[in-house]
Amino acid sequence: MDLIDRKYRILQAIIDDYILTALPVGSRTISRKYEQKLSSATIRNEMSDLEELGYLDSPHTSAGRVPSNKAYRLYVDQMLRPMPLSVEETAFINRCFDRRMHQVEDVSMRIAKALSSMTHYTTAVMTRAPRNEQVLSHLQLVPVADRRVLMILVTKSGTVKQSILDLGANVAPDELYTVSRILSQQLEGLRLSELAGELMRLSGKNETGIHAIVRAMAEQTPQQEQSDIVALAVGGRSNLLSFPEYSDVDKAKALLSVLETREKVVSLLSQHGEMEISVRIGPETGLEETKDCSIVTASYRLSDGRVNTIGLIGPTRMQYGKVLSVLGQVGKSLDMMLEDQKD
Amino acid sequence: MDLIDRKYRILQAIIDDYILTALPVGSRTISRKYEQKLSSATIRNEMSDLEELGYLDSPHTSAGRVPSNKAYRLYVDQMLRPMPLSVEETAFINRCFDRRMHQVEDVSMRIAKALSSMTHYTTAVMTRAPRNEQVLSHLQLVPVADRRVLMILVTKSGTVKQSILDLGANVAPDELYTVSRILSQQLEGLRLSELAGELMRLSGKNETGIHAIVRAMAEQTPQQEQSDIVALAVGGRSNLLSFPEYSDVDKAKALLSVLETREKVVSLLSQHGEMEISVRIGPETGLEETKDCSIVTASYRLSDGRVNTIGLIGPTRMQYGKVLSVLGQVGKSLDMMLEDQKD
DNA sequence: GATTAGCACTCAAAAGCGTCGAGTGCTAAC
DNA sequence: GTTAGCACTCGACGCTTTTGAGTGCTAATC
Repeated sequence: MDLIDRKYRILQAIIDDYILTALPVGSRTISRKYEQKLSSATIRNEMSDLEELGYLDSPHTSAGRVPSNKAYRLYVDQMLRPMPLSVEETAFINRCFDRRMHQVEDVSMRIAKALSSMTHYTTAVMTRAPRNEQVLSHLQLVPVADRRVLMILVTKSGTVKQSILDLGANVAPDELYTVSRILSQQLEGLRLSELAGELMRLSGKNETGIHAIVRAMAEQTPQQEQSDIVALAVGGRSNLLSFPEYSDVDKAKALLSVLETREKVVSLLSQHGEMEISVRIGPETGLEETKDCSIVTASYRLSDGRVNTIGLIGPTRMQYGKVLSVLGQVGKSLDMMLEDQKD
Repeated sequence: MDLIDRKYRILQAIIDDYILTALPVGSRTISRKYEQKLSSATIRNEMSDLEELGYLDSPHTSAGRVPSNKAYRLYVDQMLRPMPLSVEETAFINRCFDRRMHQVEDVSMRIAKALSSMTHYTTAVMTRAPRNEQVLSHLQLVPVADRRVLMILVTKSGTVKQSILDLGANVAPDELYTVSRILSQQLEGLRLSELAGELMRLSGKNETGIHAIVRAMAEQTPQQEQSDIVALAVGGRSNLLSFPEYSDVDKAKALLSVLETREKVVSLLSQHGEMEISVRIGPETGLEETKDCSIVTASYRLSDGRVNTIGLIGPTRMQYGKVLSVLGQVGKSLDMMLEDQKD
């Protein structure tokens, strides 16, 4: 399994070159560009061995050779040189994760766009709140417009769900507050899935006053167990089309379709140990449609207990060095932000 | 300008056929499939006339002919036969706009996905609140987690903005309510853009108690005029790649890039008279990148004053009949929903 | 006078074909 | 163990030919 030094170097050179050019690489190329002391014939012999060992494939007899998934695996696990980011890149990442992170709106989307514009890969960002913490912490009714009220449910983990209620009549803000406070105390600690039933029970059959409010709330409360996924965004889809491996429209379409299917994106981002960066190559991605792709995911625990998973997807011929550096920096940047908040 | 009946029919046949097949249509095709009484030679003469009148283009001497933008314009304005939807389709649309519409979450996304799966075009959905109504109506602080508080700003038009504040210390819910009420009264009617300054002024230099809260609020309040766009979602991007006009990856990429640029999507959806369905063909779309596309947009005023704009985008060779029927049904469906709410 | 049949002409796309060159594998010499 | 040399493979490229759908024009027909 352990390759002697020269084979190892040659394999690395082949992978590097292929990642760069997407063209099958031949013995002559390696001899000229990477191992000038060796003739192409020697390289040829080594390559032949590497093919036998399962690290290289040949598309056909007289094209060059192409790294196998096994080769990428080795490359990622052992050959990767850390590729330092430029000052601008580091600064750019830091800027993404500054205080604006506080704006609840569409942080995911902004991160996704930023990372895909940096790496030229497609990025998916998912924020999830641990399912067992989907328990009500606080409830609030806020007047929005004529007769209408915004119901806000805050869970222990800090997730916020909102719905608009139509009360059928105007209710004074002060009364809304009273109702909010009473119900908040009464319902705190319940799982969101139990909420609707409990509200229904409280409202009884009485159709007037506070009962009407409670009934309206019950109707708009999610019945089933809510998904623990709070936000999901994909950015930089069009980047895919720049890769020669997707010059075939059908392949591009298949992959784009995956990225439009919520469950599939979630599944791609999910198989992943927490707090770590994981690289999955080809079939390891777990979906038939992405068997020629690699996915690098990174998970970060946020201060409020939610977990953010960022995934970069591209052809197996991926610039792993760059991608890992970027995600590493994202981690550092987030840590810094969390530190700041402790003051 | 008014074409005699036969020319008119022939033109219609050509457009119908081209929309269906995407292939330049020749005289023989028309003679066989649509006007069996006439020989191909006669059709040829008519087509020659139509070309001179600017309704047809010939890609080159011996391909068939292709409708011009002028022809599509005529088609949309005068030739369109209403294409009734199937019962399933109608039901499907109605289901999209039922009570779930109340859930604030990602209605736009759901509509976008539903419509693009129905029509096989790409769909963009935008919800906007009139800018001049971006005025504070109500403000509320809600405890979320340790030391953290969710600040909710509700505008007169019913838009909700939220940010997380870090207060640096725990504050009792009751106190939060008191602060909310006082500030609500004091700040009501201010434009959102003026809010940060006013809060800053109120907090003064005092760093303790209520002042600390107000200061934290000032820091997280949007400084600039907020965009009036509340939500924007795009669905069904991969549908584009099914059209032969995008079998060229570069063209597909260009269009996909447009759909990833927020401002461009907004601009595509914006040039539009309210409460109506508008069809824009080719250059009428207003962007260089979409000069070979058509966009059908429809705007609906929601009960809370917000305006929802739905746009379907595809090649100029678009199934206008189907698309218009679908959007028409969406309008009816929404109206029904609004009626319901009056009860 | 409108319609049609017939024919010459056009042109893109497909098919066929030789050439080129990057690549391999093998063998024999160093 | 390394390399030079050589025969062989095969896709890519460029060229020509063929094919066929389509046009435009003219002369005959209704």
